[in-house]
Amino acid sequence: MEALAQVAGLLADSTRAAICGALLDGRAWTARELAAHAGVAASTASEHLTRLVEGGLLVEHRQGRHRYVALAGPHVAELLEAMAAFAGPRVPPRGLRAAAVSEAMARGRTCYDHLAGRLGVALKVGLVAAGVLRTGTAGVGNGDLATADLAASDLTITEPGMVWLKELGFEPGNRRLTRPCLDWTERVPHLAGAAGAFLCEVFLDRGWIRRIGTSRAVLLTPEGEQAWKDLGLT
Amino acid sequence: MEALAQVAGLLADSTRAAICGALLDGRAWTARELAAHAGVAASTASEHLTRLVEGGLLVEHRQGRHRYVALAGPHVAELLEAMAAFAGPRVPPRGLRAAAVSEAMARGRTCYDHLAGRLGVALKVGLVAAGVLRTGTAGVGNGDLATADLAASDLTITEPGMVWLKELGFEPGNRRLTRPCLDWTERVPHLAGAAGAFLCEVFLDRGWIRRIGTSRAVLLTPEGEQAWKDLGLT
DNA sequence: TGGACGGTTCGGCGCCGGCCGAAGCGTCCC
DNA sequence: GGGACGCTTCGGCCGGCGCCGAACCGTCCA
Repeated sequence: MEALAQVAGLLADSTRAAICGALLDGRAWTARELAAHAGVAASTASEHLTRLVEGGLLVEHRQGRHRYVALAGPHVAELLEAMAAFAGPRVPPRGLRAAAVSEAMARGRTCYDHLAGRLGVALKVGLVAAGVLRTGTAGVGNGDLATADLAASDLTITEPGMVWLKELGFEPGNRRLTRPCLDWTERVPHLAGAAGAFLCEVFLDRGWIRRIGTSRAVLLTPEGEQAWKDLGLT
Repeated sequence: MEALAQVAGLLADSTRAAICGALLDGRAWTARELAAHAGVAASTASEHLTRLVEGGLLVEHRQGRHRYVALAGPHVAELLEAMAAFAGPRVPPRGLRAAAVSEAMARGRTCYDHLAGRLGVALKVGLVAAGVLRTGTAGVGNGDLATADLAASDLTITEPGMVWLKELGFEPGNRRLTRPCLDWTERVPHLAGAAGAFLCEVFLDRGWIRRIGTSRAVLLTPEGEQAWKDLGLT
């Protein structure tokens, strides 16, 4: 448990947590960007980054006078998601600008390497309806749909679904295919794992979604809406 | 991310982490027991317990002059497991007595409400072989069995498997049926979730396993070995 | 009605860790 | 070469937190 306390200690500081939260977009940030984002001096951020890298949460990549850092991998993102989900639903932010940003994030965003927000949830629901995914709460349940939906977090890919994915260019690797990721804003699981990352990549590569500015928020483009229909999603 | 830092802060202290680790056996402990286990004064433990309860990690149950505390639920156990698994494999303990305890734990133990250790892994493997469980890394893979096995962490219950479980008395509820839980000692996923908890209960109720002293370590009884065969496991 | 016992509250101590600014180092670009 | 820039190192400050023992409160038992 000593080791657990150590990694928890890395995340126990609000500045370091803010840094990790920013990196959840899956991209590499420079030390200065993160310092500004967290609202601390560059020297302070530098020390935090060193600790996070030494702790194995982040990897760094030095390029000229820049120090880029990123999450060390999907396992770190999963850990952060698990903790954030546990920390529970947050109160909605106040203020016009904050609300606008929050609304864009709630509509659709990237969550490390896959899609989240209402867009992410819609994608999962569409894939289930199209028979690509199957949610695995096989039990008869007790009729309580609200809680049953929350618990319905076993996602598996059907055989036709795998064919569909491979036609899009998907190649299964060692990484776990599907993983439910509890959505912060929607409180509903959406699709993560190798398949989720692949679909997010496809959507970005083909211009079906576009990042809003440099934030994690994304927007479904008109081409994306068309493709959505072409793929047989609702 | 502020909330994440807060819950991380609860686990960032080695004494509190030790307390949570002890409670991972799924039972309720008194404040005094936990103080002794963590090696701190009763007053110190009392304050820690208050903080953990207020933070939602623990629930308490006052009975006479005793204060029993336990993990607030499976979701807390899952969080702890995720963090412990992330923290990585530990060096083997030194010393005869420590090694003996460690060996018993590695052989078989409870992990909150399900079975872990070699026994837990054997159970999972047996269930897969018997067709009750299916591991879902559906891809053709790349032939790398070692890593493929680690990634093969999608566990689903087959239709015949569900019939088999129901014959044992299993009733599906809202809780997620299966969940892979990365084993600390074996570094291989085993069966958690509602089905894992149910099987652990069955094994304990029917005397197929027995706790060693008051620790989390468990032993397969002769009746258990017989039942193991009767159930068609290997 | 005592005494033993589990738990809690409170003061006080000491340390650890986060923060900053200043100074220094390496890189890039004019 | 010189200046701008990104980053790091180093002191020093300060607050917070974990720890303990002593005193206290309730419960249980003889």
